[in-house]
Amino acid sequence: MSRSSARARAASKGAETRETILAHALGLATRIGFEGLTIGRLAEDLRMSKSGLFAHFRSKEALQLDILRMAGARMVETVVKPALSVPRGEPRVRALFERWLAWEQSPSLPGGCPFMAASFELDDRPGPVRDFVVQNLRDWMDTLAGAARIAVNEGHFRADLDCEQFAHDCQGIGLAFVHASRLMRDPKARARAARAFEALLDACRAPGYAISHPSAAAPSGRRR
Amino acid sequence: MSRSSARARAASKGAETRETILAHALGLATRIGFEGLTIGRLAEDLRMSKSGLFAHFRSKEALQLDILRMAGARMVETVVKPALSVPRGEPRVRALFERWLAWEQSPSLPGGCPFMAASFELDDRPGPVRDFVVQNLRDWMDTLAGAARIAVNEGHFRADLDCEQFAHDCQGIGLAFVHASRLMRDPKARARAARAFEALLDACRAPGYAISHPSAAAPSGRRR
DNA sequence: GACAGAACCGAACGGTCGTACTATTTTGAT
DNA sequence: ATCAAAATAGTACGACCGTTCGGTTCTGTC
Repeated sequence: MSRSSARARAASKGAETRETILAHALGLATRIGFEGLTIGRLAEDLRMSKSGLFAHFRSKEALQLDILRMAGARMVETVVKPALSVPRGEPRVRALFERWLAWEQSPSLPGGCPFMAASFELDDRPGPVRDFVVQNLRDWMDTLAGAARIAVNEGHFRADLDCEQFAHDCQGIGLAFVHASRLMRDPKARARAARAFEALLDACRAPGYAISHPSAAAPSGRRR
Repeated sequence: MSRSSARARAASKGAETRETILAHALGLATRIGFEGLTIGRLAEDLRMSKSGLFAHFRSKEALQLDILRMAGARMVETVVKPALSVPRGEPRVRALFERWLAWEQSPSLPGGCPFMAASFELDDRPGPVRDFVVQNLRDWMDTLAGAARIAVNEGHFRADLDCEQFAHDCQGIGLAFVHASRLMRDPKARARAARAFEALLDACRAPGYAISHPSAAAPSGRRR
């Protein structure tokens, strides 16, 4: 009885600050990196003591894993799940891509998609953190490939399309977008990503399938 | 006279070990990152004292900049310059891409292209190191765009091609390659990059220009 | 309102970092 | 062989890191 009521009401203080910590840590980690993230800094930001904060996680690695777990859950919630309510086929593929772009630019992620940041930071550092990132990215690529597969079955995409290659190419567009916008600070980054994605779709589309989506900002001829 | 002869012979010990340090530091930095790179570790690897090594550079930031300067020079030497002796137009564009792939996988760069690694590590840390990386990558993109421009003038590529978009898309393919090979350890990473690049070229080629390059490992139909 | 357990704090630990200083050795022109 | 300059070593510093531990404060149940 006592246990259940304690569990029923929202997380009983402890897990509540835990959430607060993780939310702030997520934003911080995307900016200064997962290794660069420091418990002292985190505690200072949240006006807690280092030891008090540390007690919630028993190690820094556990903290990093928890941050990534939260990030993964949020990504599913804000990118994948909403896209599933969009009509099957090309529209859903398009929704996945566009929602990922929005996720990457979300204000709650000042450093962008945590998995993008982590993938280059951890690619040479084995361990459970790296493993988790890999698993999550694999899931994401599988989601993309699966959506493409559906688009094939719906007749939107070519029957001989290599769906995993499609997912790979999407990832490349996403990486190039992060590169252009965050490092190069290119104001055209978003337009570049959109153009690249449209070109990719053009190359994937089945011959008979005409486009009917309402986006198309500039139907005028190609730039330059 | 004394000065000139000292300058004439190969770097007089001091600058010699400096080169040794930088060469090792470059390999190390690509693996463990530019922030993760530590002077103590570097000195230990080279069996020097921390202070003796440190004296060559007056700060860690100067060391990082020197490493990147060396990397930039090497990249020009092994990627850009050789490609300039390849016939203008599509062949040269192709040479640039293929030589970049080889550079990224070079044994002397166990962590891959330093600029790729640095770009995600430093994208949120302002300062001269970041500036240098940005400048170098901008030069690289300009090189790619310039080669594409030439290909347009040679009639290999479409006249209305957006050459900067082409450079952007190339960068995306490169980033996806690093992502797939280093993080995901995908054995098909290289094939994926090659396929993506061929698809990009197909989309850029002028209508009248037929392909005559001798690569084409598998002219059989598309996979899957 | 007493009481157990959870949450939090403060101080300290061993360790590593970049850097500064002062010796000592090594180099290379004379 | 001499000797100034250059290269390297030794030692120490202050700062910060993740982590531990014992004590204090807060929460929630009976």
